[in-house]
Formats: sequence, C-alpha cells, structure tokens
Amino acid sequence: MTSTEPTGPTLPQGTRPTRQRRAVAAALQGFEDFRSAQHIHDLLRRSGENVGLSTVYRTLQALADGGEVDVLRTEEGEALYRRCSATHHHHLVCRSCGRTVEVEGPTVERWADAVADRHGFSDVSHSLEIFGTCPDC
Amino acid sequence: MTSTEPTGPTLPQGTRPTRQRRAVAAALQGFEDFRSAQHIHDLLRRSGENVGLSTVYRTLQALADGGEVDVLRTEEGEALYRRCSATHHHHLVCRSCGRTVEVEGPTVERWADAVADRHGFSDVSHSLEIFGTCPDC
DNA sequence: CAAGACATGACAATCATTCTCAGCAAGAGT
DNA sequence: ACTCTTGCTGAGAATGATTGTCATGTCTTG
Repeated sequence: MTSTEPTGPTLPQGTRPTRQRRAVAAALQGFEDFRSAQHIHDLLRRSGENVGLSTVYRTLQALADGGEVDVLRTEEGEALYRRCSATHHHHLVCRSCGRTVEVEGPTVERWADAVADRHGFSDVSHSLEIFGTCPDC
Repeated sequence: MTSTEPTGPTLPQGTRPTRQRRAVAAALQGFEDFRSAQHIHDLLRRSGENVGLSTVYRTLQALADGGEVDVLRTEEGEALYRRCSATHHHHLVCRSCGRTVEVEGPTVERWADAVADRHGFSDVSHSLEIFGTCPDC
C-alpha cells in the first residue's frame, strides 16, 4: 500500500543495489539480442566482474519479475534475457545466428486482448515470437 | 528417397505402427488439453499399456515433427503435447487450471509472415500463446 | 525359417535451473 | 565509527525434464 518512490528503473525497489546486481544490470546494457543466463554469467566473468551463477539467475529473475527485462524461451525451452524497451513489442529471431529484430503489431495486441476478453479470461498476457532464418544465414 | 504413399494421418510415414506408437497416439485422443510427456507416460501405465518413457518421448517428438501434435512450452519451459486439429491455430491457456481454448487469427498469421518477409527471413514459423485466468478461476 | 533393419526400454548421462547454507556486506541505530 | 540485524552471495549439491546408449526384442522380406 505504500507509495515508495522508486529511485530508478534499473533495479526493483526493495532490493539492495549490490555490486553483483549492478553488474548484471550493466551487462544487460551491453547487447541488443537475447542471451542466456549462462552467457551473461560468462560475459561478467570476462569483464572481470566475478558474480556467481546463482546470483545471475536470481538477479535476472528479479529483473524479469519487475518487468525490467524481457524473457523468452527458445524452442528447446532455454530462457533468454534481454533488456526491455519501453514499448511492448515482439521479436523476430534468427534460428541459426540468434539475430533479433524487434517488431510491433498493434493489431496483434488488440486481437489477443479481444480474444481473451471474448472468452472471459482476465489478467491476460501473451507471448509471440517469430522464428526464421535471416538473410545472412 | 521413395515417395511412399502415407496410409493414414495418425503416424508419420516411414515408421512402424508398433503397439507402443499406437498406444501413444491413442492416449492423445483421450484428452483435450495439453499434457506433459511424463503425464502421458503415466496415463499409459495406468491403462495397462506398458510403454517406456524414452519411447513416449521419441514418439511424441516424431508426431510433433510430422505435425500430428501441437507442442507448447509452459512458462517454466516444460513441453506439453496435445493432438492437433487440422487447422493451424493458437491457444488461450488458463494459468491456474490449464484449460485451453483454441483460437484462430488469420490476420496474425499474415502479419507474422509479412513481417518476416519484410526482413528477408525465410523458413518462418511463429509461436503465439495467450495466457490468462479463466472465468472459473 | 533366417537375416537384416528398425524399435524398445532400463538406465546412465546431460543440461539448465534451483536449492542449501555458511560466510559476507548493507543499512539502521547508538 | 562500531555493532547488530537482515538480506545477499556463491560453491557445490540437488532437481527434473529430456536425450543418449546399447543389448535385446520384433517386424518384414527373401
């Protein structure tokens, strides 16, 4: 019920801005496409920031819960993370190189909401990803 | 390399209609909603049909490859299977009870293909699921 | 019937993700 | 600044779904 003003959008309120959490948040600024938790963990290692794998998972999950990062599942079920743009959108992902293109489809959004509404569903969310082979592959 | 005429739509061509495969195919007729491979394995056990877990996985995968069953991933990444209707469609899934409603959206299909095409992507597929809470929950 | 090819299943192996828990660090109070 | 309380971290174990292995079983054809 409290209306604590968040000081920044980078980390969810109620958490401590530790070195590790900052590092993960920073790493997310370093790429455009979707990366796995393990990949991000690697990036951190390489850049000198030592952060435990568990912590990377925990932090990504927290960020995802707070709507700070997008999560998507590959066709094999692996979770991929990416910093979230302000606007709601979907992705066109290359199956071989992982290249990602952001796409928007206002029509789709409306359609999904309408369908859910027609069936009496509430608290609606949807996931939409397009997979294919990009021109370079 | 042969063009063997398929005798039926139930199992992909080039496979032997063994007891186990028939059993899995039959089990899929027994429910409307999405079930995990392990759940299906259990159903078979209970109904007296003894089929190994590996075989259930293999068969489901083969059926999925042949477009005979729909596969979707839960938000936790687990694969769920369901017999496929003839037409391409998507699903409105209740997050708490798992109830599934099939929905169609020709517009969405066209949109997805158009977007992919515009970016030069080939061999395109898309996944779209709508999650929500159904009126009974 | 015999041979060859494919299918099966018990079990081991993978692999991403989560759990555990002892030790460390941040923020509040003194 | 010092301490206390609470939360955070991380190494490694545990989990759980899925896939691989391979000896054995079962069609199918000659």
